[in-house]
Amino acid sequence: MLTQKPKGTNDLFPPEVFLWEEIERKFREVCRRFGYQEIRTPIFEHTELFERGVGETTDIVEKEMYTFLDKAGRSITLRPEGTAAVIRAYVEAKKYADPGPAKYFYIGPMFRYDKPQAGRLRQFHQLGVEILGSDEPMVDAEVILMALEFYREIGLNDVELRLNSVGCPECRKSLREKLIEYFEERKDELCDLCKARLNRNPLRILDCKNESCQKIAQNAPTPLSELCPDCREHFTEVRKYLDLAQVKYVIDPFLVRGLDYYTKTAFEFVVPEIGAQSSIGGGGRYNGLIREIGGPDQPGIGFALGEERTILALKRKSEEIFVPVPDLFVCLLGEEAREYGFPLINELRRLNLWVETDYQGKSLKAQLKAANRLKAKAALIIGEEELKSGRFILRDLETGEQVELSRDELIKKYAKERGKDNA
RNA sequence: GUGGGUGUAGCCCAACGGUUAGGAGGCGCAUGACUGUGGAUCAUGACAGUGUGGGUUCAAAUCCCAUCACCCACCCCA
Repeated sequence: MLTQKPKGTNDLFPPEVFLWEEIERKFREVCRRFGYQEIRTPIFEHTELFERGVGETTDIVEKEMYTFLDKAGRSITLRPEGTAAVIRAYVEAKKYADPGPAKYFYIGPMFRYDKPQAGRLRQFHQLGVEILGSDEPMVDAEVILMALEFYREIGLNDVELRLNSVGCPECRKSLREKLIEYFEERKDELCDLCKARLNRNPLRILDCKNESCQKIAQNAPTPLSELCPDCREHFTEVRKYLDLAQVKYVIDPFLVRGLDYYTKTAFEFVVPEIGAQSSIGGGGRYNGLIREIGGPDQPGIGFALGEERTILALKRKSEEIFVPVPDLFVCLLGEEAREYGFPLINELRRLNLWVETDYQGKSLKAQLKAANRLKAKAALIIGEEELKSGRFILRDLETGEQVELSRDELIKKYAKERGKDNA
């Protein structure tokens, strides 16, 4: 137990972690271009926030939350998703009073007590954005476009976009009635789970994987078929903007997202070849949520992308990860050389070089071997002879060529190279 | 929550009831051939007692049970 990580969690080592850094860097970059700024909220919140924000009847709230009492007896929950907390922060700080809309992004761990499998962990990571205060269809399209731009940026060009509209409370009310009516007539053919869902959340029957249920659902009324004029208009506009940007998508009338708060636009990004958990990201509009959480009646929309799943999708194509290498390995031979080299190494590092050295007093051969293992670009040799003459050997480890130079020449050489890099 | 599979050196993988409580490989690691010059080659060496706990047996990585973890699927979702 002592040396075993909790179920469903992961340790991340190099070089794997370089891939994560790269993905997060690119995500930040795309966010910058679209004008989204980072928000950091706590990793835990009061349990009620998620109960309210995510929805009492969702699987997340019903069985997947990491909830505990703190020492003062408050019920605390590790965040299972990002949106509720962002909105809580937005409302708490009264940011809704600022000229809008507000555009935030976040990166971080989420927690759900679920049974782990391919692409599903108890602690997983999401890259998300939220834009609060606009109901413009252009915003919906832009948010979707932004996610696709990110995927494109990291080299995922074959992500499928699935699109749907789940309507507003008004069209949902009439949909709900029609659904219940429709399924009630065919209740016998539904699976047990769906029988239970019938009155509580008939919408979810639509994307039940059970064969019999799917067959019945084929002809059931869908959110799409029951949209009110306003929602229908909104959806048409969203599609118009996506078409204008030449975004390809598949309309999926059965796409119902798991969180209760979605209204109108709902979407998902899918890569089938990564296992059963093929949805690598998703999002949608949540026009009632800000008010639900105690803020003004403002609309919002956002998405969350699964970082682990994105990486799975990426690895389908290539396993290779870019590994950074040291600029220089300094071989130190003997105590005198170490005393001379220690400050020199620091000086080189100030030039923004990655400089490695040997800490154990190994033989030159062993030090060069270490340098080679790290794939260092060059090795600098400092030994008795060099200290005497003041000329050090700089060996290019790729070509095997080596030159002798003084300390000043060495510093100048690297200062110049760095200068070129920055230009 | 339900179901299936897996668990042997740092990593990958053999052995699937028995000759010395055991072993051949590959990668990696260390040392040397090359007494201050890496990557190739060769030699030598180190590192596990088979996830954990029980049981069956004269004898168990090998069979049985339990437990833990991982993988995969259902459910659901990122």
